[in-house]
Amino acid sequence: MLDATSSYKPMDSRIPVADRTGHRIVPETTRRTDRFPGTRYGNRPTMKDVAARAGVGLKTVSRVVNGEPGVTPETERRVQEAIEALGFRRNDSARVLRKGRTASIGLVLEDLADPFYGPLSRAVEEVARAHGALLINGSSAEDADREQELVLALCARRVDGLVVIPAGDDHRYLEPEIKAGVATVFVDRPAGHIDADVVVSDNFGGARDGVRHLIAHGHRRIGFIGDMPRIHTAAERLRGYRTAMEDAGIPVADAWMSLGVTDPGRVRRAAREMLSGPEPVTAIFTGNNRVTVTVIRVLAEHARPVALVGFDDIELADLLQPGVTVVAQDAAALGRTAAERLFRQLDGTLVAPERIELPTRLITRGSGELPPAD
Amino acid sequence: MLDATSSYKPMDSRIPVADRTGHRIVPETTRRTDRFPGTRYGNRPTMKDVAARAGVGLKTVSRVVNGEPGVTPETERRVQEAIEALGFRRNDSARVLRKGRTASIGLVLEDLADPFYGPLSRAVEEVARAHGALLINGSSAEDADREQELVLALCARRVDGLVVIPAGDDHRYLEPEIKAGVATVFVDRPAGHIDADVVVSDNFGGARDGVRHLIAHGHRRIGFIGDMPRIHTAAERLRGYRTAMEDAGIPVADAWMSLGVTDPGRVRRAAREMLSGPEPVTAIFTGNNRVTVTVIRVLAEHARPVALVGFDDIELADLLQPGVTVVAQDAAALGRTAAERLFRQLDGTLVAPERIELPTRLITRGSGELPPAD
DNA sequence: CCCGACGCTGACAACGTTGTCCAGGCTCTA
DNA sequence: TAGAGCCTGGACAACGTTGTCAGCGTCGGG
Repeated sequence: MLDATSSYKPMDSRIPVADRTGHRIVPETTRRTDRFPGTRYGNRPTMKDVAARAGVGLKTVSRVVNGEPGVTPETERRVQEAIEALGFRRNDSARVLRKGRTASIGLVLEDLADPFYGPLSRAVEEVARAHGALLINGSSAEDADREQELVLALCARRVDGLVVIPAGDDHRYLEPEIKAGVATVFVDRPAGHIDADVVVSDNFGGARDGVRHLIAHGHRRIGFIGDMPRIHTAAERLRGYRTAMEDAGIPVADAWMSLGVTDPGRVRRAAREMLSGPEPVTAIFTGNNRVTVTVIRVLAEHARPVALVGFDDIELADLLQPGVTVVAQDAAALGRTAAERLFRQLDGTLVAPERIELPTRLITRGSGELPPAD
Repeated sequence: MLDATSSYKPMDSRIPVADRTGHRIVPETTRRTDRFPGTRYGNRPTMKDVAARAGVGLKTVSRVVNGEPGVTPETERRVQEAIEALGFRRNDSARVLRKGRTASIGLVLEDLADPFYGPLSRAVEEVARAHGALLINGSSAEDADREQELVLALCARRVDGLVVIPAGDDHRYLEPEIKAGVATVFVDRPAGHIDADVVVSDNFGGARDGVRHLIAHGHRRIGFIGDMPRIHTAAERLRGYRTAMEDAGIPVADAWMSLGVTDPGRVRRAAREMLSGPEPVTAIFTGNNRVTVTVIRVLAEHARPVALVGFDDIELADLLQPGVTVVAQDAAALGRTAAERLFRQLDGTLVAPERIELPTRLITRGSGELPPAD
């Protein structure tokens, strides 16, 4: 058999990120496999084919397809017939090329599988749908290069707008795009070195209130386990923790704070360390949903009861013993607000970039109200 | 100010679904708002601009942008410089038009916010990324028309392939697309009236085993709460339940089965009814994660202990009292398998459509092992 | 009966990119 | 030094669609 392994050969839409400007476009390997030039996979019928079959002009088909006025019912019928017979479907690429708008927006987030981002992207999709746009999304996996790669690939697709949950902290690479008219809104975390719309939760205030809640219930040795401080939300929540402690006149021991990647292994170790030693913490404030879940597991096997307040709500939190007290942010509202702002940018009804902060809500369920046990 | 409310005017990519063939394309309202014909939002630089600025030919720019050989380092430098100076970004629409492949695949699922679909779409995205393709996705909200609308919009975008979690049960509308070369894989549920690749979990076997587990622990009055039986997975799981009961020689009372939408209200009522009356169930098998969560809430306020086995794993299930026994399916594996098959279709290494069934796994945690309490 | 208006249709260019093909200049060898 | 061959660069058409504009027929009014 000759050349049986013809392989999927997409146009390489990935733009390798090499230099700081983000404009280096040369792939490392040169592809010489284009063996079948011009051989498109299926030969789809075009408007020309439809026109020929219906015995009308090209433009008339276009008019029918787009519901433009000025076509006799009889002619329209013939065209519709031809369309159905041939299985014609308009090629939006050509359309976009001609019209300039793609009716699609891009969403770049950290991880589609994270329960926090599900409702968020759902909300973005709803708004997009209401505006007749499709949603293209990608996960950055918390990697700045990958974020840039994705964003630029989306720009190459000429999405009308972008909703970005930043992984990196420098978004100057987006300047030419924004100047070129790509609407852009950052969510959950602010953009870096660039003036753009931002929609975030009140991470600082939420964390502060959560820690205050623990202090109000008599705790003084309170631990904090959070994400890497280079992530803005993590830094803000840490600041909230510190502020609450300071306000209460409680000096914070280094051993009470643990910042880093939030994989279960590290978090588990961090929690155990805080809970042992000469001055164990009597309460823990956790910096996000993943951390909270892991810490709950650690506490479940811990002898003494330990108070817990977590940032982000988690499902079934109310059914655990004790119920988990959390600082909840409204993921759907974040997504909705961002997307609506995006479309207002596209409307032209928006002028100056703005920073919108959504409030958080303390939900008490028991774990945060445990008294200190020493 | 004149005409301040210029509005976002995407090309209307939605294809209204009106007749059964799915080819009716005329929108109901005719749009006459195209006030600024040809006014594209930002005037992005094109290869022509780059070429002019660099003092080279058009094709030379194309070569540089695509890393094709045959350009002097010096020339390449000049071109790169022009690219950066102008903020040029290749227009993929034009590229697609020329090349025929879009390097993007579509994913149509039910609800992005459902924790079951997060890992699934994440897995699809990973595979797509590995093949250099982007992921476009949309939620059908369990509505057949909306599914069709989405799928056809994606086809108009000329996605290379489709991963579909069917909401409807008739997919003949996809025939012309598939014939035209759009790779297609159905996941989680089989396609209707069409011969295509399908990747599903062993819903029947999983449910049967889960119910058997309850029977093995002494239960005879076992309730089943599931989704609408027109959803294939729901029907299969119900069949598993029935088979297990039959095999054990237990006659099933109608009052023990409740099928319908899985909103908390209905499920709560259904559970309460089963638990009251003259012959209350001593165990419940729940048909999916949403149902399980709701039933857990009901059982938490119920006097007698009731055994529970749920389809789909849920987070923190191990930390509840008692831990929740579940029949787990591997959402990520479903997505990965489907996506890989999709790209093998695109490779051409795949010939006949196939049905792949992934096993489920019974995870015992306590709730399924409670003895019947009467 | 003629003329203008209007409704319907189609020819054509343009959108930005890539594949083909050819020209010109260079190097290398005989 | 001439010819062959290679390397580099550019002109041009094509992808499928939509906007523009002009042509044709019909209809009503003067």
